[in-house]
Amino acid sequence: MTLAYPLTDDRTARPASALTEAFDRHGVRMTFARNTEIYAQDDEADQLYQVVRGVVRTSRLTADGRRQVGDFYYVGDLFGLEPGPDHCFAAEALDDCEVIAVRRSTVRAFAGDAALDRAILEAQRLEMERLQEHVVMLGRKSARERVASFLIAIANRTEDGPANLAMGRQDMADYLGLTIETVSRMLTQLQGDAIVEFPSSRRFEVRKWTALEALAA
Amino acid sequence: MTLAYPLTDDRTARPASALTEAFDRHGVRMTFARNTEIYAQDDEADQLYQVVRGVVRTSRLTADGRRQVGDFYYVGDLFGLEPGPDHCFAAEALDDCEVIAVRRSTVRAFAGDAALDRAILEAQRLEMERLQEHVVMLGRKSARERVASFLIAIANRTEDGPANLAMGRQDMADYLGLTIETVSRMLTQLQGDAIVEFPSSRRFEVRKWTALEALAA
DNA sequence: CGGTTAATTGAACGCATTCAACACGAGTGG
DNA sequence: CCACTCGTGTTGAATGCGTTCAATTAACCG
Repeated sequence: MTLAYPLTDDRTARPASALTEAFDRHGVRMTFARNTEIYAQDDEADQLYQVVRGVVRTSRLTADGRRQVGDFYYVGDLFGLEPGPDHCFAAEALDDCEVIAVRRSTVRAFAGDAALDRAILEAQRLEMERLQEHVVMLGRKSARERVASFLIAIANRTEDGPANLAMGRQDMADYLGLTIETVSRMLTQLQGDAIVEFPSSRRFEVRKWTALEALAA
Repeated sequence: MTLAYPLTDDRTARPASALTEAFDRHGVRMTFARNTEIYAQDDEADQLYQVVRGVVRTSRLTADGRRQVGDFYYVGDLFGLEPGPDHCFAAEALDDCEVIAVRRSTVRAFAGDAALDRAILEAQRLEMERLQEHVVMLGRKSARERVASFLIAIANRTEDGPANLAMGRQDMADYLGLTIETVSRMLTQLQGDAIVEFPSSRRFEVRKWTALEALAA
């Protein structure tokens, strides 16, 4: 299977690298094809993961089929850390991707590995902050504000040059609590106002940062 | 100042009591009047709290004045634990209430106090689960579903007999990402269908559990 | 009793959804 | 090279859910 949309892997060699070493020391590398499941909703949460290549998304399905995307995890990010005994959200490979999995018991056993400890704490912090931000967005922001906020968040993860949203419109919509049509319309508007530019449907560049930030509320 | 809506304090003497002892051992008791601030948004997060009496709400204000309520904390609950250096949400007393505050440094120093450790871990788990649940609700549920879910959650915290939502409609609305009018309408509907009963505007009893759970989606 | 705040109800509006049609790109095979 | 298909994204028109604005009722407190 070939990658439809190659990732900008220029983020690979960041502070993540030191952490990756720590993970490699205690964990095992695994690869997942596009749209395959890394762990399921209600699976036992006994592993912790770091993304080495590709992008991972967490999501949850309600009984009647509605989907809410929890978050997206890029190269270097840690995911799968839920304090509970099992996962509330499933994790799926958005691209073909590679991750390192570490057992929780291993993490506990090697407690004291300073790099690992710090990273996990930091990841936990990030996780909660993003959840809180997500709540505010879904609870109190308009469609335009949500899309603007999302583009800013994605662009900030990218060094510079055109940013790459690795996901399709459906994933964006399910993250933002909107429909694909609404997302598409908002993107068209932002392009019409020359605030962002989309050379292709998944690549974009911010043209007017202050305007975009103003719209994000 | 008198309590407008006396709380059902029959929850005080639950598993919380053992934990309260642990908290008392290391912390200090404080009281807050209705609608006063316990800590502010962006305050340094150096303390951890347990509710002893009353109800606490966390909330966040956006630049243009929109408010999102994070959660409500009842007797026995722990709040204020955010992994980051400072708080993203403010905490306010909903009622006149009493809390025990423990410094983070104290928590670390006494690490090993099994009761405390377990309680904090458990609180962290609950916190994250509720955040995730909140995200799903705000992202993918209708107004009726949100209100139904909320009533279920509140009723489940109450032993039995009529449950007490200690907060007003505005607080509910800001938690559910709705307006007070919509909340009011949904409540009227639920009463019309004889699914819940409101003897007073803040006291209610569930009459048809299965129907209510079906509506919560 | 009034006076004040909270909650409910009604009517009109608007934002996002729904349903449907169309456009675009990539891959396939004639 | 073109026709065809399939998946994905965009656009349009109509509907509807929740909001907004405004008025009324209820609850609490002096």
